[in-house]
Amino acid sequence: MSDTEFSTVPWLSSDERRAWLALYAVATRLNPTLDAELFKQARITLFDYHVLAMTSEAPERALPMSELAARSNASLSRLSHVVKKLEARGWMVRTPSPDDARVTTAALTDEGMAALEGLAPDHVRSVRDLVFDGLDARDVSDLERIGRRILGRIEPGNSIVEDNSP
Amino acid sequence: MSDTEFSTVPWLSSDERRAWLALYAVATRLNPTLDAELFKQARITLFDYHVLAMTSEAPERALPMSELAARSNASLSRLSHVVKKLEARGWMVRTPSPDDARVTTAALTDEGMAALEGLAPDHVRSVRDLVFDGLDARDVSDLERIGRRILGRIEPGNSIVEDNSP
DNA sequence: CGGTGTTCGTTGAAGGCTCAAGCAATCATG
DNA sequence: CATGATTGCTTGAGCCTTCAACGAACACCG
Repeated sequence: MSDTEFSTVPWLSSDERRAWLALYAVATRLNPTLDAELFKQARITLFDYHVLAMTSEAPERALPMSELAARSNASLSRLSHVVKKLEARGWMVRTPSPDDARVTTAALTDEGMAALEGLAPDHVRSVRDLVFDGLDARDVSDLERIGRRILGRIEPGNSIVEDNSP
Repeated sequence: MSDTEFSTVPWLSSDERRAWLALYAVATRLNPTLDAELFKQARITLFDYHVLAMTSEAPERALPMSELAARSNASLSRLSHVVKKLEARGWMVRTPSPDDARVTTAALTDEGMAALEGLAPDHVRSVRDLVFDGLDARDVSDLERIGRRILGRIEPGNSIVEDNSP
């Protein structure tokens, strides 16, 4: 592969290529690795966990499906399937919103909250093991900066990109 | 969530938490986004593409399945299914190795190489759009450094972690 | 040799995810 | 109000991935 422009294609430079291979590897391996840990523990997916976590942090532990989808980095379709599963498990409930009959509010049950609290310590430990134990303070701030920049290009207007809350 | 230790759980600090949310979002959205582009173009997956690309860069355009799996960030099982599919499409061939009868060598066909060359420009452009157009030179080197550090924890002993070739 | 364990790769079933389609409620317009 | 467009969400079909089980070839060792 060339280091410079190649015919009409703006090819990747060697620096970019190395960075891309590293990013692709992380993007491909990180979630499945965390997935496997959670699945062994509780037959739950990393995505499931994240849905529960996002819901738990919302006021009333409830959110409209659309909002929850945005916070969970998921399509509405994917979320719908997953919440149905979590509802069958007794961890969430869906109720039609009184304000707008199109809106479904997804809420965490007490059982769901308890399950999340039971899972959290080990999950946080996994995240620490896989990510933060290898990084110093500068890495962490660089990671946030770069992550947000990439996110801004993947999905312009995503809340996480602008959000600066602690 | 607390900023400090919480009972026996080493919780994430607020800096770490923001970095984690950004990383998780990227890890969750990047591949599917690139996936969708490639799928529209050629009914092919990002993973398929990467398998073809890794093979194309090997001497003789051929690699043992195990080695290809490592370079593709995949389980042998996943690779096996995918190569079977690519073989059905005429883009790859599998042949038993003469040296070791356990080993299967996966090779790119001429059609596969041609397909890859046809796909590459648009794919590289997508990667550039989503990732590198938002980053400056410092970001790129930071990204590589951090990516490798995380990879080193996900899979100790991975070649990409130590590799320093251009 | 013969046994034991390891490596390489494949397979089928189970479940996850995406896409396209669809329905119902609401909004916007005239 | 009608009518058409948009929003919010759900569903089912089909592909992809994982997991567990397996078989075959090699390596080690007494």
